[in-house]
Amino acid sequence: MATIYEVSKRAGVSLATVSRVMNDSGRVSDKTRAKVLAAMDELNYRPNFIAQSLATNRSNCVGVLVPEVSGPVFAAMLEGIEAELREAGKFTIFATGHTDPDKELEGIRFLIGRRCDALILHIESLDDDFLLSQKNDSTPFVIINREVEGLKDRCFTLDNEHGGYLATRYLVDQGHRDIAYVSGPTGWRDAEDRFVGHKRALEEAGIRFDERLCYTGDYHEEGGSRALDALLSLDIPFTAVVCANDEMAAGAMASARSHDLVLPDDLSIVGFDNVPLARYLHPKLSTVNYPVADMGAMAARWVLKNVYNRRIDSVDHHFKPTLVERTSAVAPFGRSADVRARGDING
Amino acid sequence: MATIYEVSKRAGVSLATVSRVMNDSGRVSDKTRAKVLAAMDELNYRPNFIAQSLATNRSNCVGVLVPEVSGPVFAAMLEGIEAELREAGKFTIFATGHTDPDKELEGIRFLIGRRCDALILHIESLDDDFLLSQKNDSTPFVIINREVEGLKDRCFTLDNEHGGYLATRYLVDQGHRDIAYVSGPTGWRDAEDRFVGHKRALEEAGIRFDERLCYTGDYHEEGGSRALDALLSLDIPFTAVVCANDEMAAGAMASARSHDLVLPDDLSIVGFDNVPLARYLHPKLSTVNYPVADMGAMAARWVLKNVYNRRIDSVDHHFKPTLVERTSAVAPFGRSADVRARGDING
DNA sequence: CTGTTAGCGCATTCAA
DNA sequence: TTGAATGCGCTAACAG
Repeated sequence: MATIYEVSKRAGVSLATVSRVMNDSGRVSDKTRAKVLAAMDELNYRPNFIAQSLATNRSNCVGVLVPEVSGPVFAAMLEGIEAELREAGKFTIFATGHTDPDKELEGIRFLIGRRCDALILHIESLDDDFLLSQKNDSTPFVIINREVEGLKDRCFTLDNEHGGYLATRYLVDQGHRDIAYVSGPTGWRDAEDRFVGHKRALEEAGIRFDERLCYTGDYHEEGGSRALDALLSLDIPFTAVVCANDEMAAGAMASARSHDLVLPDDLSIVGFDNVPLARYLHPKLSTVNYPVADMGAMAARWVLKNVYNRRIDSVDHHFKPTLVERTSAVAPFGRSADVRARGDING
Repeated sequence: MATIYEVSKRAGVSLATVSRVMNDSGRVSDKTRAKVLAAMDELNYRPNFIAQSLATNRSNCVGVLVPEVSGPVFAAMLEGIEAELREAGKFTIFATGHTDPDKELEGIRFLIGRRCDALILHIESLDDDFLLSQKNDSTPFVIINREVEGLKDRCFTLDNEHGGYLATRYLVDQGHRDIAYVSGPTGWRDAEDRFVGHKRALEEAGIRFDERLCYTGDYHEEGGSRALDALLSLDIPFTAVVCANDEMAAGAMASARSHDLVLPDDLSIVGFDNVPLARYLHPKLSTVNYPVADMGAMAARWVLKNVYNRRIDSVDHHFKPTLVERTSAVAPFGRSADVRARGDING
């Protein structure tokens, strides 16, 4: 492959001039520019990114740490990030953390060792103190889905509390009063926030919160199934259930059917995340949208702006979930719904 | 960050010696090695991959081109590749081709420009001739999901014909004789192979192939829905349908229900790919497994062996699909199934 | 506007 | 077994 040296020789100019037209830095006369461009073209010259990186001390790579790639939310996040970065000529490399503190740490070290210019992190196990301790390290980073005190300008978060509120409020508006809840794992911030939102919606509607109707799940399908099995065995009547993510909602649906419930008439179900799967379920799952691809893209824009000094208008850090109405939730027992808030529930 | 120069100074040896202990190339006395190691440790030294790459003309990156990341099969493929590569200390960067020849080409150029040491390609639009023309180019590549004459040792393929055969054979074994087929897009090799397998199973069972019962889909949910609408409007009775991928099967299910069919009693459905979604559908989708993560990992091993000269025992190029039995296909009209082949259909 | 020069951090001859 | 010298391809002062 041709090098800058060969181009300069062919164009009859110096290395520096070739470099200048490549990066259009500094003034170059149109005539020499044309000569250089022609030489590049004839030689089919491609700049060597590696050499550029070494000379500028910039790898033009940004590292992304996700728990896993094959989960629907993280795949969407990755896609959002890659699209934004690639348009700017930057590269995305990723590593997986598998919700394990050691692996997350190793992944971060791996990415830093690779001389990433910046990191976009979706961590689940490492704690805030670790993040704070890295704050002044050489590699800048941003965080998706966690708000860390003292690092707020680097955090990109969803208002999970509001999302939890929306889900339950939606059921309340349809006339449900006995609403079960399947939460995410204990100790996960997003899970707890969603749960808090649920309770607020209940309280606002004057419904007494019944702890027995709450089950702690694992964010996986199996957890949703187990949850419904447990809830149903309680003999406490309920007409609806909100699941803290769509996968658990899918599991809950399967379990409900194995208990001979007819969906959605016997039981209304609302999920959270709005992953592609939600549309495929039967009935189609009403859920809360988690705009994770947008959030990934926004994190990428932060990097572009703050690390690569690109001119980016504005960067949003806080995202609002919205309710996506489909067919998995209806009025209880066929009663007509209280529709007072319909149409502006997301407002 | 400390450089090799600082390490050498601290250890009181030359640059070359430090380099030798890093790569353990060449002989170094235990005593000096210990000194160097100690110095590295004290300085918390990490080699600069960029500089190494420039010096060795190896980026230690392998590029992966996928149609998209957020689709379930490609996410799984990426995950399989990344795990294998990372264990070997190599990096994965990816680009998306979106089933568009221009974008695929641009993605490949992007990856090559990034000085990837090798490419793993899942292309859908570029043709064999293009691939052949790249054969002797500087960047070695392998191909997933396509067999190219003259490039066979670089191709990793699934026996799609056999998969199509398995799906239909499974229905035949259960007693179905009127079996519709929803294929992938015309011109896609995997789609056509799967279709050929379907016809072979029919022929083997002495069932006359009826072209009217075949619909050309698009591998998306909508295509599956449209397919079933069209098929049902024909007034030609059929008791089962095989869909050339799971997403179309999901669409078909939805459409069947909107026509008031009870699943699986009124209509048996079999899919293809075995994506995570298949388990969530109701009834749970019986399908043909496409071991795409394994195939990705195997492609990565080929790269490790042939590009990085790692000692890898063997590399398989051909993968066999297997049938995954769930609950979406049953004997027609409740008739008891012909189970003669049960238990060894995959054999 | 253009050319010269000196590194970026490391691997790798070649001598010693 | 070790060290000195050279170059990977490019950018970035500094001169001119």
